[in-house]
Amino acid sequence: MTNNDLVAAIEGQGYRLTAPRLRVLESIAGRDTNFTAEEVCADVPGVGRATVFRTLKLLVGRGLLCKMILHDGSPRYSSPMTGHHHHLVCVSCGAITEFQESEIEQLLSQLGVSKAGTIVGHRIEVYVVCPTCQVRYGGPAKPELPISAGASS
Amino acid sequence: MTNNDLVAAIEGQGYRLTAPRLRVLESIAGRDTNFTAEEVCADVPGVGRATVFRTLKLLVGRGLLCKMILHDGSPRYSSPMTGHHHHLVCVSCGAITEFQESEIEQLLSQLGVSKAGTIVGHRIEVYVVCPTCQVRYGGPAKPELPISAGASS
DNA sequence: ATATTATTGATAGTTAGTATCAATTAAAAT
DNA sequence: ATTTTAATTGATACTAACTATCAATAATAT
Repeated sequence: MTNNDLVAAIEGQGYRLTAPRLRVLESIAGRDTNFTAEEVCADVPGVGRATVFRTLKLLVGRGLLCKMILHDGSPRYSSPMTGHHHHLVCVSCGAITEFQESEIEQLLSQLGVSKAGTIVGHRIEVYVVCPTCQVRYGGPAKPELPISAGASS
Repeated sequence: MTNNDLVAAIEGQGYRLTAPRLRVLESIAGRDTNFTAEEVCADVPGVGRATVFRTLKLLVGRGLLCKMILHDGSPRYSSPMTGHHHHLVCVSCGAITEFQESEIEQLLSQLGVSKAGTIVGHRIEVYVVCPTCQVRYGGPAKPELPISAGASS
């Protein structure tokens, strides 16, 4: 997602391409790993915090930015490479791999029909120790209390 | 999940069954909808906030309590009815339906093997408008900007 | 009974935002 | 080009959901 892509997506959608927004777009364009809102704030001195958060929210709403939730519950943003997708997030280094899995979507829509009405959204994050980190720390990680254990979501 | 179940799960695990913990356990036992940490705090006057949060975290870690994230990003707790499961959360009334979907687990583990190392956890929430709310608001909800749209997770 | 260790609660701090609102600025209308 | 209109901004204050610190207390082991 380049700066131009972002600019193009804002323009002509009823949104004004203002200087502060442009600063934010420039800051996030070209970031390759996940990042926090604070990092963006620090990168655009002079632009108000509220504007940064508003712009991030705008981009997320437009599908131009992903907001995900790490294993520990903290939020991160990342620029999407592909269309609708989910994330594999390395809990060690934070590296993100995107994946599509149409089968999951199909399973979910079956669920909605059979059980609980109309699906309006979903959230899927998969937490991993990536191959690089496995090597670094000697062998595969042994999860002690994985989110998938017990009864948690 | 009754109070006794919770007590039993704490006892004999190296954890002390103290009076403040018991107050928290009593407060969450028997709750039928999802709830916030603040609601528990309000329900156990005299018990410190930190202790409430610590106890909730302890229970989540032990798999005795679910912590999930609503469509808008805010956290909620719920007492699990079943073992490992995921949630269908009504974005209108907050009602929670649990579901198991072993196929999803299988798909995810295939993913891990093929792409990104060892899966240490995952988070899956499905947001719905439940049948009751569909009736209440006249027909199925039309999502304007569903989380599943665009590129968000 | 004493020692050890876990636990508590008060307090302060953190993170990730949102609400308010007067001032500004962009875009549209004239 | 100027005015009007409406979106946007940023300062400030506020909120939610926690976490860190640490002296005091309580539970368990010896």
